[in-house]
Amino acid sequence: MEFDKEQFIKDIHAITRLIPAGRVSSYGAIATALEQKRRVRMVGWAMNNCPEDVPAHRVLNRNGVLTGRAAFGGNLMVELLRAEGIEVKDNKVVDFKTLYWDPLRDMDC
DNA sequence: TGAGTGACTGTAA
DNA sequence: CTTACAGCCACTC
Repeated sequence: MEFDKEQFIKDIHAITRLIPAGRVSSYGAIATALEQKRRVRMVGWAMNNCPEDVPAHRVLNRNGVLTGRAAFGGNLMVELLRAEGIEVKDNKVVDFKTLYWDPLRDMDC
């Protein structure tokens, strides 16, 4: 069984697009949702190669830290999150636990 | 072709 | 709490 990375990336983008405004998710959550938890690094790679219609700024690491802040070019990621009502402090999302959105939750629903 | 790097995570000390 | 190591895979030089 070959692993289609393009399909994997496609799924990543699909799930990322499902993240509602004002909510955030994590790379591990997406990877887990795709049953490819060990390919979480590919999720980040996919985010770096994601189209503009993918709200990659809502994807953080499992600690709620804006690890991809640099990839957005400075505080752009923070501005985008704040524009959606998400408080960001010291590169970390405030109440990350509350704002956390689980892709499995939406898929199961 | 091989070595280095990275938008990660989990476990351990 | 921080620091360190291992596993994972694609990309770049």
